[in-house]
Amino acid sequence: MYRTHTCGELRADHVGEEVTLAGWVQKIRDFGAMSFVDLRDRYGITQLVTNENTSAKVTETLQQLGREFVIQATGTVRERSSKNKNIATGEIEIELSGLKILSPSAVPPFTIQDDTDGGDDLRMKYRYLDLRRNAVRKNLELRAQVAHSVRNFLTENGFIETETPVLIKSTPEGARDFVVPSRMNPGEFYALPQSPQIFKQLLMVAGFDKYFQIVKCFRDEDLRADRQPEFTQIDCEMSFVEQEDVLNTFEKLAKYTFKNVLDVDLDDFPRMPYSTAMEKYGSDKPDIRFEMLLHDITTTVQNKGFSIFDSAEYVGAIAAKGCAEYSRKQIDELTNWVKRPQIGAKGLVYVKYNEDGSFKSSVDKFYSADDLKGWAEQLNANPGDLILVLSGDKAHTVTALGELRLEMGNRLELRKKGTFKPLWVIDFPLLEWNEESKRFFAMHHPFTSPNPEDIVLLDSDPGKVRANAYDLVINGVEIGGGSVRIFNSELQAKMFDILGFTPEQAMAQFGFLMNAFKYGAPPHAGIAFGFDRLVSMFAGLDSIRDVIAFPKNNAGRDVMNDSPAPIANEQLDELFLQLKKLD
RNA sequence: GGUGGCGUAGUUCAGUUGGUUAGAAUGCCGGCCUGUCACGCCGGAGGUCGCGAGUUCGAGUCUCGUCGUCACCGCCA
Repeated sequence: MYRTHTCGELRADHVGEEVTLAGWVQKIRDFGAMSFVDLRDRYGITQLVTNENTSAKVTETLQQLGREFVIQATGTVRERSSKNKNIATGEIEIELSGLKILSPSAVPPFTIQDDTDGGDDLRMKYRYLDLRRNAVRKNLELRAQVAHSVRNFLTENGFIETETPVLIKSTPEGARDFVVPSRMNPGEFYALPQSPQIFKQLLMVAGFDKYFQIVKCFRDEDLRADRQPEFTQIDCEMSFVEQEDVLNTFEKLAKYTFKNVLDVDLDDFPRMPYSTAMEKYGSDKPDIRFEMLLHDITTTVQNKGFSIFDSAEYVGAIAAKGCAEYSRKQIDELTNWVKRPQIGAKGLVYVKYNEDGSFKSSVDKFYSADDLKGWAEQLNANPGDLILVLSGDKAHTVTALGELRLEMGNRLELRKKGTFKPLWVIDFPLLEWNEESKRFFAMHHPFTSPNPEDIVLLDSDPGKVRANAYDLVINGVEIGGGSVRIFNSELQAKMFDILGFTPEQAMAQFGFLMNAFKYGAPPHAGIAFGFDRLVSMFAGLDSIRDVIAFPKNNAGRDVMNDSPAPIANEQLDELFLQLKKLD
């Protein structure tokens, strides 16, 4: 045994005990005749002390110590003469009788402390050092807690945790696949799963009834703060259920986990149709921590001689509480913000509803005070509020206004961390028209079942068909999503047809699933949660990198081990691969 | 594929209109110090201003390119 206790364990009632600790040197405070060493492990920090009574052997070893040396320290627990209330072990210290260097350390490139002096790049390069810091380690401990809680709940509720293969077949729909060449099958490739979708459906055919898995998924797409090329899903599927059953089950899971991990009680999750989310929030993942709803004022504002509004398909507005005082500079700033290419609005119209009840707007030339009062009434705006108006084609303007709403929410500090407002977004469209390739794509995936009421529209107006699909959204973040699946091979074949697959292509890609459906497929439905996003939300962080032990950077590189990297020609030969020159 | 921010000592940063020898804090090294816990005091070392080109009498500073990194748009069923 290297240690009798951890560095976070000893208290006043251990005084007098002979103990041995092991850990990293956090800090040495040398006073000549006496010295203090802060010894750290993941449980805490304990102070070691030497004085004139300490053996020469110990003091000589102590002279050699530096930050981050790994040492083993033996001594007697003693009450401190001056206590430190800031740390849990602050009542005691260890008077050293033995000291051994287990492993020396080079001077670390940044300090291992809560307020580190290391920048992001450096900390990523030395991630194993960054992980020694409380802040980062706590995120991973939280991650483990959430995983444990999810496993508990699902196992208690009869779900079977089942692993599915990682080397699978590439499918053309959806994200780009990571591919893996097969040495034993020259010229052929596996793909890494974007999700275990088909396998979990096959498990339903197999009668597994309730399945889950906390599983790595892989998508070869460009990254963001909340996207990694490999990420973790809580993947679930159930048989003999309808949408309502799935929503209820996983609402319980979410409530259980929030209660268990954060001691937060969540209210029942509201349900919101996709169409409402788009019209009222300008987003399919609305942040309902604050109101500031979008209002369609197209008919109100048209035919008053303002050609920009008159020619627009849609004119929408939000009312920002208490912002009528905004200066010219602040309004200009907002105007520039919405005109950035990322938002893409042409301009911004404002109406100040002043405290005295008067109006000042950028369109006073076209609209009377009565007109503007009408707008304010429609938006339920009060004196002191600032009305912001965007116009243009409906699809773009609604989302731009939704972005503006979030920006104003940020400025007014309405998006408080630690407040959690979940909701289910339901009734997604089944299909999405793609202009480029002139065909429909599945909005969720090709196995999503249409809403039975809309099946008649499949031939006449496929774009109008709603899906039995649902997303769990919390604080404007898409945390999970799923659908009721098609379990009838005829309907599945029809879906492939609408998606532009020939029966031969469908058979080649998904034949094993369609075949499986011939042998008694139960009605089934499922859902998958973005585990990294869920944990980062629990931690109050915006980036999922902080809850992943060894994440990749913006370009999908691991800067610690410098991967991806070229491979030797021998390896390429073995795989029958030849590299193409870059242009 | 695109837009923008950042890149100066080991680290975090400052650096004025383009002008003498590029600074601070912290870390590191040496010395002193018996109650510190952000210990204190004295001294020291440490720089390809990311890289390349251009403008200029003169570039850390301006321009272009490039590399790295971050955020976002496209993309991500």
